[in-house]
Amino acid sequence: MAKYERIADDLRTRIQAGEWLPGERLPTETPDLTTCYKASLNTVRQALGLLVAEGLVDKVHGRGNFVRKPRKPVTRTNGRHQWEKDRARESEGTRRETGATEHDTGLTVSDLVFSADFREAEANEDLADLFGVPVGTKLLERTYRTRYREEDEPFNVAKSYLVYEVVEANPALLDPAHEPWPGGTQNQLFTLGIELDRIEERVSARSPTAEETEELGLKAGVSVLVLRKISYDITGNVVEVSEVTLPGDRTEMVFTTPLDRW
Amino acid sequence: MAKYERIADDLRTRIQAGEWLPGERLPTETPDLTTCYKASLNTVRQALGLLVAEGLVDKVHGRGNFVRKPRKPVTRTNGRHQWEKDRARESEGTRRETGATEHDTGLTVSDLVFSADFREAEANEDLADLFGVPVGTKLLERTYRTRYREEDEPFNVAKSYLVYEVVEANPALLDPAHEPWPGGTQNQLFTLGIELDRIEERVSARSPTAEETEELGLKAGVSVLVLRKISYDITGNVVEVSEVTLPGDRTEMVFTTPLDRW
DNA sequence: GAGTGGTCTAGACCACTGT
DNA sequence: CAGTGGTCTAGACCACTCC
Repeated sequence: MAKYERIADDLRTRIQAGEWLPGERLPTETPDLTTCYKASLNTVRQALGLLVAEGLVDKVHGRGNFVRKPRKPVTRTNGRHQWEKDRARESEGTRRETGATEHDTGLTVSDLVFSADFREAEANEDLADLFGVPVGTKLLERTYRTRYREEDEPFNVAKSYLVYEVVEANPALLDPAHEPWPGGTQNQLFTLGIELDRIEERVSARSPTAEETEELGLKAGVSVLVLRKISYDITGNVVEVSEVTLPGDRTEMVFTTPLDRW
Repeated sequence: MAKYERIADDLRTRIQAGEWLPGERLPTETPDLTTCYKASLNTVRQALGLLVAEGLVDKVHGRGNFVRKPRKPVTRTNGRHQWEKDRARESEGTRRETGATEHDTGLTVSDLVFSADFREAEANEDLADLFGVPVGTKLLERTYRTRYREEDEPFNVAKSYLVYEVVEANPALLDPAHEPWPGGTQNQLFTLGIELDRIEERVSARSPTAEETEELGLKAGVSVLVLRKISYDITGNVVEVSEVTLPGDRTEMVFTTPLDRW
């Protein structure tokens, strides 16, 4: 076993033993760790790199290496879709009480901070194909960020696409000031006379881009879950495409598949 | 921008321009790349590390750095569960034709290579809680590996847990020589008089452990999708718990949620 | 300005792969 | 055995944070 692996093992054991508590600073790379382990800086940094990849340590330039605080896990279920559909035709008062994220997480509206950003976009080949429209068709692109009130970074960045011509039938939907919209997207679609038949979610994982690393407050080596949600209306058309990026180390998605009885 | 980032950018551009084709070897770290970029070994290796994390380059000790061949993507849908349930009561001939993975991927049985490994295990706290049995209860632990015939490494490693006392009612189920079992787990459960009501799948992502890196043929920096599948029978009991590890960079999971009509 | 991590160098030796 | 990547060292200088 390489020296840097032994150093990492030792630090891991000591962290888990509570020698340094979450949020506390580890000994400095130079001179503390290099002398303590009789290793050169490169070797110490290689060891720390393993711990960062495992999510055990946060490196902060100019300040130090810190034992990572466990971040609140975030759950997302596919039960939210039926729940949101049932709610879409309720009164505004009922719809305003709570949203799908709160339904999933068991939190209340005031625990979460939400921001929305709207712009017009043109359909690329991929989106045009899904929506069944020509490339270049005007779309409404909506970007949503959600974070816990007491944390700095969002745990969720979502981009949602709708065909502009369809949405503009209800001008209120074009104004981000109306977000968060009580009842969510399914109520918004309801105001356009659209009923959803099914939702398809495609999930994969990868290393984050530099942008995502910054935006989600991720650390090097942490992966992101990428979820593409495609909503089909009852005529079989795609009416919304949504791309959600979630930090892999704190997100758990739950999908329940009911089975027909024999 | 750091020097190692500039080197990585240059190499990335040249790879994407086709200067080296998939499977070809890049110039050696020493002396080629160090002299070509007038950089030290550490810096060149830092640059290559980025490309490895992006899945663009494979490092092979003693042989060289290679442009990575695109691996076949693997799709997994939740439609497989109902499909498998429908099939569970078919004749053995029908069941033998094809399995759930083939159903998902559109491949035939001969495209895939499959191995199974059985052992007895004791329920830890986590599994005991799910199954509703005491900690230490004897379980059957089955490990499955699936790979494409033309590739070396599996794209899927699954551990499945069943309560031993339940399974031993059909001794054929205890013998790995009978794997792959025609009709899969749902047919195996059918032979025990068990019908499934629903399947819950929990998905998260993380960096692979050293073991997983080796077993799945992953490269440093590639993340894994971790899927825990929990099968409930029609009385509400958990009858199987399965933990599947999938390479994040080549797996796409598709979950379709049907919605009730208004 | 002091303290800390980030990048970089030049060179040594080890471990693995193929001939 | 030659070629290649993997690990490690000792030391330099830069960039960021906080006082």
